Amino acid sequence: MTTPFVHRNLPRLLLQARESVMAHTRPGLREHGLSDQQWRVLRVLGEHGVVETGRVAREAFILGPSLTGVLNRMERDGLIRRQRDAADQRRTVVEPTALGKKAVEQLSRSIEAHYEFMEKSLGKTKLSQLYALLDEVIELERPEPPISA
Amino acid sequence: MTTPFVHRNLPRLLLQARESVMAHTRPGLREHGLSDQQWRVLRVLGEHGVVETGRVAREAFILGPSLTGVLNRMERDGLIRRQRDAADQRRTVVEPTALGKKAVEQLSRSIEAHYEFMEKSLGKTKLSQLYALLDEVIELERPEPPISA
DNA sequence: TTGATTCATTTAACATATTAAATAATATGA
DNA sequence: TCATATTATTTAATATGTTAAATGAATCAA
Repeated sequence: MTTPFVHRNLPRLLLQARESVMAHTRPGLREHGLSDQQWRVLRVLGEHGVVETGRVAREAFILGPSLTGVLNRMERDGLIRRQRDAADQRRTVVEPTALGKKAVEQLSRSIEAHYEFMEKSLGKTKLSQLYALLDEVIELERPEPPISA
Repeated sequence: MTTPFVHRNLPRLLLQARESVMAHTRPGLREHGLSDQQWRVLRVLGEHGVVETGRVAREAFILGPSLTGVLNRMERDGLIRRQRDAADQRRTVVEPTALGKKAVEQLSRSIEAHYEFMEKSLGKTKLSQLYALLDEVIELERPEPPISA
């Protein structure tokens, strides 16, 4: 049996590239006692302030049931606060505590610096090309949006 | 507090792109009762035949302790066989069973077809550019190899 | 207003990820 | 050879991912 694969392994490449970028970011996260997922949540909160958990799940790319545990631990560790939405008791809204905000502020600085490093070493053009290509790949598999009137 | 982020979120883009590609592959895997990780293992075995677990871990991008459980379940499900390396009793070597080989054969076909779809819709050139850019990103964070004589 | 339906989130059960520590076999130097 | 260091893998503990089912609140039709 010879190998039945002729193309590059794209999912693996994407995984490796992601690991490669995160390898640079992770030590900083760990200094703040944050997991990758907790950082994704804090980043969303840093961008929008007070957010309902449904939106956090979408933007942090974390499934609902995972998010429940992540938020429990973040609340336990004093990074966020949760409360039921007064208007719709089904919803929960999340906001960062002072501790959480400080982590966002400090980490966002070093992460932005990392992008500048990448722009210098890879080149701004190539980085933009990469963004565009990834956008296209993502768009490729998006289900048709329902046709609205 | 305005948002402290000015660049695209590269790890998230890479994650989304990976999900986008896998969304196409996953239904096929599930039809064979395979998880993403089990498929990564089978793919390595399909490429090399009999492989020691250390190499499986490296090439399937699965950490040792995770791989232990994955291989246990794959052995339970009749997808692989394991045995101690006679020459070095610390090592374990893995090989696919007939069932495992059949899964590789069938799935590799539909996956290769997916690449051809992507080449058509994205364009062969862009896909190659993407590979190259991902390679560069990966190379960017690689620790210096020790200087050998 | 009731009763069915839809929506947001959580619980449950199992699989995988991650880090540190344990185990077991091999290699190495005194 | 023997004690030690090194290497390969597993165990343990906790966090996260994944799917299906349960819970609880809002909506909507009759």
